[in-house]
Parts: sequence; C-alpha cells; structure tokens
Amino acid sequence: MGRVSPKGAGFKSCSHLAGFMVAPKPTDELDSVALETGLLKTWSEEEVFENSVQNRADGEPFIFLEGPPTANGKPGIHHVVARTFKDLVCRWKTMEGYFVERKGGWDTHGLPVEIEVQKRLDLMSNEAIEAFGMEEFNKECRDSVWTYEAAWREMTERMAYWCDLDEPYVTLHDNYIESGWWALKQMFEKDLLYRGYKVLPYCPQTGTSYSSHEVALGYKEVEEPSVYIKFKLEDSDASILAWTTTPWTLPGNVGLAVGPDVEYIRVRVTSEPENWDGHGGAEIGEELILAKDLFKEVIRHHCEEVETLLGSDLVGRSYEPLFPGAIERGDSKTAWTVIEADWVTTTDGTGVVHTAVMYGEDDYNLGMEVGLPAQHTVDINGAFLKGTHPALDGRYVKDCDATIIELLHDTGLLYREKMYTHDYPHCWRTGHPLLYYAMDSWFVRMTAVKDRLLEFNSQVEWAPDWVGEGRFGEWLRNVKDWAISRERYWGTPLPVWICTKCEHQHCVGSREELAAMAAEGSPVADDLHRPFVDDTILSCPECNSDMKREPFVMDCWFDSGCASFAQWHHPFGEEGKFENNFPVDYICEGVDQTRGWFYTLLAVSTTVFDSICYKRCLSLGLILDAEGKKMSKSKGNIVDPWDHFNREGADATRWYMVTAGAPWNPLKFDPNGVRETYGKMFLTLWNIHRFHADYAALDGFDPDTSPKGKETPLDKWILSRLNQVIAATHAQFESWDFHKACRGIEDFIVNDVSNWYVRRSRRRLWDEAASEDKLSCQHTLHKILVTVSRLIAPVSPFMADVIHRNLEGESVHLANWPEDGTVDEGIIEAMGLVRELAETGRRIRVDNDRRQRLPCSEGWIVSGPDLSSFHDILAEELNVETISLEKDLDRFQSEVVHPNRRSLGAKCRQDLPAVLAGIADGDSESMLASIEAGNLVIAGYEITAEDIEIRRVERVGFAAETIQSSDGSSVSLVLDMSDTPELLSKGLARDITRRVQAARKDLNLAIEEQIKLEVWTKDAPELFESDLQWIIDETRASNAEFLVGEGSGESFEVDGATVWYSVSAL
RNA sequence: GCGCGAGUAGCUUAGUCGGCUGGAGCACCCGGCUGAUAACCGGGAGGUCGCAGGUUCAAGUCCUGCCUCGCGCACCA
Repeated sequence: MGRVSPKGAGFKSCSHLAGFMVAPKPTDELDSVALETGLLKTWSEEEVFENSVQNRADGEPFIFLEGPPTANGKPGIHHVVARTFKDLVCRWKTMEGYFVERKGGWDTHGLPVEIEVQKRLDLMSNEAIEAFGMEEFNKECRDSVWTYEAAWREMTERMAYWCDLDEPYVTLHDNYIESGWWALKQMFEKDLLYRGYKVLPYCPQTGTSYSSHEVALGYKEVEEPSVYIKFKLEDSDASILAWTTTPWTLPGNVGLAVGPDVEYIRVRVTSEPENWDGHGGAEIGEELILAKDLFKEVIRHHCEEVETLLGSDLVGRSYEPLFPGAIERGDSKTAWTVIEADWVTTTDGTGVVHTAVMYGEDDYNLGMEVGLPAQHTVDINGAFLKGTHPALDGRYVKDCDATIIELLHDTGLLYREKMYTHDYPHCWRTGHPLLYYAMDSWFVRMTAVKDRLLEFNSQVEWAPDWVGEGRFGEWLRNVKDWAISRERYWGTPLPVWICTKCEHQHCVGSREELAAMAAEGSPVADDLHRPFVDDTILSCPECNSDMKREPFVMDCWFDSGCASFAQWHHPFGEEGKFENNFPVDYICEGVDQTRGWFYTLLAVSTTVFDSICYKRCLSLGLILDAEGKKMSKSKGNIVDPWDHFNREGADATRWYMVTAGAPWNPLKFDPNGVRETYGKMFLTLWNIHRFHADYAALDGFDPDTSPKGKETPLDKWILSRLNQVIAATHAQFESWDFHKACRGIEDFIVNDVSNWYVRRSRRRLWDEAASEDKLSCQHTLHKILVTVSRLIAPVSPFMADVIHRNLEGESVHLANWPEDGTVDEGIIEAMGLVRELAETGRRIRVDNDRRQRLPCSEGWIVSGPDLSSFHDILAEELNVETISLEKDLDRFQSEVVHPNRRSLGAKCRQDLPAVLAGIADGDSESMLASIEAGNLVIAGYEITAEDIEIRRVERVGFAAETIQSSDGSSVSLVLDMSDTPELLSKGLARDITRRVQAARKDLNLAIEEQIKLEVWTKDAPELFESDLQWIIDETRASNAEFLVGEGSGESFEVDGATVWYSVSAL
C-alpha cells in the first residue's frame, strides 16, 4: 500500500511547503479558545472589520441601527444572543456586497442610573439628592454610566460582534441632546406636545414615581380597612353606597361612577342587624342604593326593596360632599354628581365607584372627560393639604385611615368597614405603600397620529409577523399619549421654558437658539444637563419677561427613540449623513422592546418625520435557563457568557444560539447544548479541515495550479449537495429562518461531508502519486471547505476565518457570499439510496448473525435505479466481494399491493375502510393482474394503478431486506450468507488486523513505524498466504510469525476460534 | 379578564396541503465499524403528540372548550 497518514515526524518534515501562498498549512488539534483569541489579534492588526466595511463602500448601503444598551449593568448572555443576530445579518449582508456601517451606541440617561447612584451614596429621597447637590449628583451619574463599559467592550470583542465602539453615539453627549431638543421642537410646533397630569404610582418618601416595571417589583399582600360610604343624594333621602380600599382618597371625592346598564336597587332598612362588627351602621327607615348583584353581600340590615333602577337613571343626580370645602367646585357642573362609566363592574364593592380625580388613572380620565375639578387634597410629600379637614391637615395620608373612618362614622356617613386583603404596590426601596398620584407631566399627543402609526407599522417587515400584527399592533391600536417628562435629575432636560408672567411656552430646538433667547445677564448653559440649563433664563418673545425652564428631564426612552438621527447629530451634523441612512433597513432586539425601543423609534419618526423608521425588525424571544425559568440574579441561574467563551469558544456559543430554535422563540439556554455544538459541529469541521490541510500541505497542493484531476461520482455527489446547501441557506436567510439554514449546514458538514464523503475518500489521499483521483478529491475538499467557511462565517466568524485563510490566503470576511451552482438531483437521490443500502446491509448481518468483518461473496440489488457507479463504494461498505443486479425478482421476492390512502381516500371517502379491508384480504398477484386488465373492483370502486403501491417483500429464508423510497418504488438488498474457506480466511485476517491496529494505537506508534507481530490461532479457519501478507502490510509488521496452537498475551474469540497476538515495537 | 405564543420520548427538538410505520440528537443497554473525529453504523428500551370533545373515510396537523407555562395588555375602585 502507499503512504498512510502524514502525522507525527513525517509531517513536520514537510513544513517548508508552508511557504506557498495558498498551499494550505498543516494544522494542529483544535484549541478553540486559543484559535479565537489569536485571531482577534490578527483582525485588529489587519483591521479586518474596517476593511470588510470599506471594501464595499461602493456597494448599495444596508443600514443597520444598533439599539443602545446601558453600560451601568453587566452584560449577560441575552446580550450575546441579541448581538449574535445583529452581527450575523450585518456580516451576511456585507458578504453579499452591501455597504454595512455599524455604529455603536450607549444609552446613558434615566432612572436606573440614578437609582444605582442613590443606592451607593445612600440618597434615598429627592431632598437628599438636592442636599447632596444636583451638579455633584449628576456628575456621579455620568461616571456611573461607564461602570461596565470595559466589560461590555470585552464581551463585544470576544464574541466578535463587529461594531464601531470607538465612535459610538452616546445619549448624554450634548450633540445627541441637541438633536433630541430639535426633535421635540418639531413636535411642539406641530402642537403634539402639551402639559397635563398623569396618575402614577408614586412614593412620597423618595419623591419618585415608578414605571410599571418597578411597580411590579414591589407588590405585597396587605390587609387594610376598606369602607362602604353613604353618599347622601340632594333630591331624596336615599344614599348611594360606594366602596373603597383607600380611605385617604375620600376627601378628594368629586364623583360617583355607575355602569349605565348595571341594575341597581334601592332598599329601605326595616330592622337592626343581629350582629355588627366595627364602625358604621344605618337607621331604621334609611334608604340605600347599590348594585342589585351585590346587595346580599354588602347589606347587613333587614331591608325591603323600594325600587329597581338602571345606572343611567342615577346619572346626573347630585350628592352632598363628604368633606365640604376640601375641594372647590370652580366652574365644574358635574362635581358631586353621579357619572356614567362603562368600565364599572359588579365584581366587588357596591357597583358604584368613588371617584377622586387625582388618585386613580380611570378617575383622572373620567374626570377630564366630564369636567370634574382636578384638585389635589394631598401634597407631594403625601400629606393632606391645609384646608382638607382640621383633623387631617398636614398628616401623612396612610396614617389617617382610622381618623377618616371615625370622622365618617361620627357624621353617620359610614355604612360598614371591612378588612380587605389584596396585593398592593409598594416602593421596592423603602417598602412604603405607593400612592396613585396625579403628577404634572408633559405629553406627546400620540393619539393624534394613531392612524399614521398603524399605517407605518403595516409597512414594516416583522419577524415573526405576529409580533408586528399582534403585540405591537395591539399596543398601537390602544396608543395613549406619551408621558415624556420625569421629575428627575439625570436625563435630557425638557427644553421647554415658560414665561413667569404671561405663561407663554417656548420649546428650544438648538444650542444656538438657547443662546439667542437668553435673557440679558443670564448664564447660558455650556453643558446641556441639569442644573446648568435650569439656570438659563430666557427672555419671553411675547412680553420680554423672564422665562424659566420646566424642571423636568425626558423619559430616557425618548433619547433612544431619537437614535436614527441623533446618532448623526442631525440636523446640525454632517450633511446628507442622516438622509442617506434613513429609514434604516434592519433592527433587532428582544421582544421586550416592543413597547420600548421598537415603539419609541416609530413614535419619534412618525411625529417628527411622518415616516417609518425601520423596514425590518427581528424581535428575539426571551432567554430562559435550561429549565425554562427566567434568568434572574436572585435565582442565581444567570449564565455567564465567559464560561462558554473560555471553554467551547464564541463560535460554538453563537452557533448554538442560532440553531437552538427560531430566533423569536424563547431560548432555553442549556450549557450542555453549547458543549454538544462544539463537539459535533466544530470538532468535526475542524477535523475535516485538518484531514484536508495535512494532506494538501504534504502534497504541496495548490488549488490554483494543481491539475483538476478526474471527478468521481462521489465528488459529483458532494458538490451537488453543496450547491443544494448554498441555495437553501440563502433562501432561509432571506426568510429569517437562520436556525433552519444553520441546522442544514450542520447536517451537511457532519453527515454528508464528514461521515460519508471524507470517510469514503480517506484511502484516495493515501496514494503517494498525484493521481487524478486524489487531485479531484483535494479540489473537491478545498471547494467544500472554502464554501462552507463562507456560509458559516456570519454566524461563527472565527473558525470560518481560520479555515478560509489557510485555504485561500485571505480573510473569509473579505470574501463574497457563495453562489449556488447546478444540482444533480439524480445523483443525490442515488447516493441516498446507496447509503440506505449500506445501512440495510448492516441490519441484514445483525439479523443473520454475521459479523461485519466476515465478507460475503455476493450481494444482489433487486430493482431500483441504476447505482452501478457506486457499486465499488457499496461493495466496500457491505463487505461483499461482488455486487450484482438481480433481474429475477421472483427469486427473492414477492409483490404485495399496498393502498395509496391519499388517492383512495379522495375516491372512496367513507367507504375507505371497506376498500382497505378488501385490499388487505385480497391476493396481491391476482389483484395486480386485474389492475393491469383494468377490471379490479373492490367494494364497488374501481381500483387503478394510482390507487396502489407495489411493495416488494422478500421471501422467507433469504438474507434480504427491502427499503421503500419516497416515490413508492422499492429496492431490495440480498446478501449471500454462505461461507467458503477463502471468505473465512479474509474475515479472520480483518479481525486480526483490527486488533493489531488497536494495539499499535495503544503503543502510540507513529504510522510508519514497523512492528514485531506474533499470532497464534486455535480452532480457527486456515489463513491463506495472501491474507497473511495483507495483515503484514496493513499492520507494518516487518517481523511476523503466525502459529497454530495456544499462545500467550492478548487474545480474542471470534466465531469459535481463539486468537492470541503480541505486538511490540521494533 | 383580554391578546399573542408554546405544550410531541427522561431532556432538546423535526414533523410541509390532514394520508402510508410520528422522525432525529443527547443520555441508557447490546452489538458493530474505525489510524482525521470527542465521531459513526445496526439493534433495544423509551410516545395517551397537555386534557376533553368535534369535523373527517382519515387528525400531532383543522375546529371548540379546558389545563399548564411564558410574554404582553388591562384591572386591583
């Protein structure tokens, strides 16, 4: 035999070949971490990222917009997932020839930053912050923002997320803020910005209102007094009963809401109750009104019904205020009357909702709608305002429950009190109950542009589409005005100034405008943050008086919503930059951004530019732990991406994330899955590469100059498969099915290339001479590896590049996306069949108790397509001496008629079972004859050739099996099970060789090393001379002895024979 | 309460227009192959396709209801 494998000393001696430009270099065992970190250095030295972008500067732009993360939190595995999907699309598009710039970004404002600083400096209230000093506080915030920047940069670089981190956009930069101001001014001038109230969960201790997210952190179950209050109607003796769990809101009561279609009942108390808990009560003869459904639950007295009435009958009736003087009527016509509201239900309470405008969202909206007075009875510190009631003024509202109950009891207005258990939001920092409290706020009138939002949304290509139509669409259809201001310190200041005299409002749209409008002697803010802007006094364009800034900062979502233009400092920055990059082609973030960034981008672009902002949006599913639980710090189930970067590497981590499921489905992140991906995909790919590179290096193979050789059917097959994979990958990338594309590639690499093509080609490369066959194999392997590395480069950029560089001499990231070529479907089908037959052969051997190494003299293929070009492969796989075609089917098989249910079902419908039974009972041979003659009728239906399939079933007693192919045809394999002395000898020789090779491996012998071999056989078949020589050649036994009789050393048994063998190095 | 999504072997999953014996991988057991491989091949065991109805000749697939999980929205007067 020829040369074996080029490992060990042999391959070192040829390292001089590495000098060839494109001749592949031999490779080592895979160390993915070293491979990746080493490559990172190369990339940075060669500026591969910059070059990959600039090389396509003439190409059509593909515009990507990076959603800015906050760097005051540690990056986690979910960030790696998002960045993988961002990166892979950008890399793929770049390879397709698009010009894909990627500017990084940082979100740097907002409450989370403030909270971090507050915690660290123990500044748990607004007073504390102001005592500490706003300027100093904001400086702390500004620094805190970058706490984890280094960690982010390391993660970003290590995972190979290519993105310009050196010139990112940063929301705290004055240029960015200025663009935001400009945008807000556009809204202001379109009359889309206004000032109003918003009811928010508010903590008077910290002086902070909370987002719903933070509220969710602090729900606690509490037991509190709830009260039923009698509201005395003015035009009758009756009272309406209303219920509340927040007695402190009662002084603010200005209305009672009823459901217009709800049935109410008016009852008269007829006698005292039998027992009574707590305060309250009613006189005999007193009349009460409440929902009919709740009457039994609420009323504790014996009563008689006076009348039944609908809510609409009550609407407009006036009642006496509980706390006269606490609220001024002003010009309200509806104050202290019954109002209708369709959201009123009879699930609890009395079916009448006590309405305090400033302390409930529904209350506030209703109050605005019908014109109730919007006045506070509680100050910003949570204490009752002066003038509410002498017993309450100045006291913290939550301490007043008992007092209020007593006051109402004393005036006879309390019907009942009842302890009530419910979940109520508490401040997650101080543990105090939150108050729903109407806060002064600025709004963007999103309701005015709802139709445009919906229209633009329909133009966005969403992946998956149901997020766009469903979740996001639903959000837009229910769009509310955007409360855009926050009573905070660290953020983009709201650029609205109000005249202290005439109340004229002015929105500043640039630094220049700020300077031009500054009042004489006023400082002009140099830094656009608080407190500096607060000090800038403008001169009122209407009356020349001083204007003061509204003391708010903006919702930090507004900042990131401006990213598409503020990143370019539009309209003050480089001309054309924005226009050429808007709207963007692609954004990608977690699905939690639906109401966040996905929304604010569209909200801003709609209100400012009357345009969509992004054309395609990939919404990623949540990342869960391996058990499907949400990852959270408290559960301790956070996965640190570095665990994997440092073990399996970033390639495997990224590939796992992409192939584990559809990007929009929740990803159960399983560390074992990464391990599996590494072992299966990357080790295999690496070893294919190693196999090729080692021989190519040894042979001085050069893809450009080495002769092409002669393609074998095996080569043709794998190249057809390759083209198939290229086409499928492309189509699936286009349709966002990255997971399917990558699973397809992985299957190709592992199954087709490694486990079949390379396995079947191994001996082709052992040929020392530059045979046609070897050359073709090398060109084919080269083509496969280069193409595959390009296909996987967007997802796993490291190994792809190492392979590509070794084979092509240049980075894969500068290469073009592969184009597919012709696919020979026939050869693919044929090879599929060959592989199936090889597996079938092994099954036959198991069934017939014949070991694989013992050859069979003959195998027959019965029917099926022409596989003659693969007969050599098949013979080797099956370990048979010859393969023949058998035409005489009847020798091994009989034909059996099988129903085609699809065809028969359409024809026979409900009679199908009868027909099926008829076919099952019938004699196949005669049925076939009848079909041929066109006269087979079963259960009244004529059965034609389309209605059946003919399956071949092997006759009893043959070592054979039949496989059905998808088109209904069948192929059978028959093996000759007879033994001859020649076959027994060959089989035994193979068994011995196998054992000796294992022993060689155990001894760690180099391939070319010779051995001394001794073999003893007992009760064994005779070993022929040719087989003895074969053993000697295969095992490189320059000194071999074969003896009959009992021996010593290692032994094994095979088919009743015992073999001893001894192997030693020479 | 409303909306969206999911539920297939111990785990991860494929399953197209309703049709033929519901496929893979991991892990387990038996056997085999193997000097690129941490792989591979054959066999075994493991499935009430969440539950219950319905449509149909035929349902993992379509319809209805319910259960569980996740996400979002609303509510918590």
